[in-house]
Amino acid sequence: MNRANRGMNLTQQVADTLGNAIINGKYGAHNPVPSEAVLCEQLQVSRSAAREAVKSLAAKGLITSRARQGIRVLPESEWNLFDADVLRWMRDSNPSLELLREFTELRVAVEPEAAMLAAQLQDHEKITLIGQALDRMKDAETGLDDPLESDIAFHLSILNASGNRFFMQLGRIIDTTLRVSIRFTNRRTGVNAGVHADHKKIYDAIVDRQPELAAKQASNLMSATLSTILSALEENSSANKA
Amino acid sequence: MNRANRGMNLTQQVADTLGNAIINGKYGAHNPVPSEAVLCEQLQVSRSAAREAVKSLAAKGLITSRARQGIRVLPESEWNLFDADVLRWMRDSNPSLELLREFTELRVAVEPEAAMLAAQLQDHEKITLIGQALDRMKDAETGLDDPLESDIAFHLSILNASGNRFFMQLGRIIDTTLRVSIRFTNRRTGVNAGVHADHKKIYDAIVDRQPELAAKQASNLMSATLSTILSALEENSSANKA
DNA sequence: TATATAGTATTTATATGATAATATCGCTTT
DNA sequence: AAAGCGATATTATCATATAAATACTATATA
Repeated sequence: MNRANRGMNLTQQVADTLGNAIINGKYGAHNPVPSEAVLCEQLQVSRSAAREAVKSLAAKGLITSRARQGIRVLPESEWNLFDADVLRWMRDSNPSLELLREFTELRVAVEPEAAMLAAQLQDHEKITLIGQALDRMKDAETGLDDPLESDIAFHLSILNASGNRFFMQLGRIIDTTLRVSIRFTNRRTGVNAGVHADHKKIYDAIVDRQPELAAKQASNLMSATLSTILSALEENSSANKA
Repeated sequence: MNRANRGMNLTQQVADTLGNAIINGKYGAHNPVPSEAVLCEQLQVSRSAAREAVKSLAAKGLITSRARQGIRVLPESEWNLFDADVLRWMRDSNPSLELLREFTELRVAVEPEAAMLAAQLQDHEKITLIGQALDRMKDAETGLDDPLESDIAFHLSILNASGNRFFMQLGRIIDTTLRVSIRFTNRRTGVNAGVHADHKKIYDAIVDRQPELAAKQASNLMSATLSTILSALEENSSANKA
């Protein structure tokens, strides 16, 4: 089962194993998932554990499980991309630029709106947290803090300051994927002083109660990120043609 | 258990019953959810059914379930608003304008971006579907089609034409909530000829390959919707003060 | 009195076996 | 060839038992 076993209970371990296998394409239309009974034998767990794992994956949209039909892998369009596990499995097993692009398109839409709402709402407590994340980014420039974690903290703090529950929840998913995205973007463009400065523009606009400007600054930042990804995709496709 | 029983299996019925009860506030910090054993008795189901329902609700972020601790209701901030069930329960039990506002803020962010991508991608098959939904909206003006369903179909078809998997998946959630939102907005502003015309502007921009314009038109439409909700919220709060 | 420690009880986690419901397949009948 | 029917495999549900985790309690110790 290749269990990582880090605090996960048996059901979660089984779900993790199966989920990874499905997303890797080990099971699919032509290679159906074995029946519950067979799964128990293969993974050496009880039916309870196997069943609960199967239910879990069904809830995530990966499979259906019906009597006499067995366990069927659903088409990828049914997979719930807003589930942190699904996203993590996809991220790890199939780290495609394509998924990263689509994800960034979502951020292009969401983050400027969140910055705008934060500037309108003026929740000082939460705006303070944005400032603290920004300070961490500055420290990261001189190696005093982690550039990845501080960058993530900044973006999440803006979503949290929006006061919008949907945006806040997107934060969790964004967290999962940012850990790949930022690493990728920084590798391509280099971590330089500009990063902190660009983020500061957003923070300043929020503090100055300028919603439109905050949205604009966030939009600029996200567009730049998207451009980086798009040009990488261009390179890949031209490389494939050659 | 008050089971609707419409095609749902036992586990789903239990989850539905419990989910509704939790969101209605029947269980909470001071009224913890009974232990699995008690739930079995109360709902007259086996331990398996109760357990799988509990697992399901835990996956949705409503509860945690740990040994000796029992089943605890999590704070509302943990509830997964991107789960169709959770959203439906909240919508039905607590149809607050506040939630509708936050949801519309999400749409304000997402739908213009989706329209822009649709105009860029030019997937003719999917753009045709937008046109068909628009035709249905026109029919709805003369009573030949359902205004609610056609309106929903239009917005979903744009998300689908974006080619972005995250936007497409948001469609499902939007579907759930639009069934309240559109009814509310139409009740306030009246269903008039302007509705079809405003939607057509988006469609035309997509067909004409004008991404910026498509985004702008979608933004106008969504902003108007949000304004309607915001003014209703104003009225409520001033009515409460009086 | 305060704090640490071991023990106890409660609850979920996992395992096992049995029965019910149901979708699929093949056979029969018309 | 189509429709109906029964056999069969598989999940759904139930029932029960044991293990593991953990909050609470009582006791001992400083």
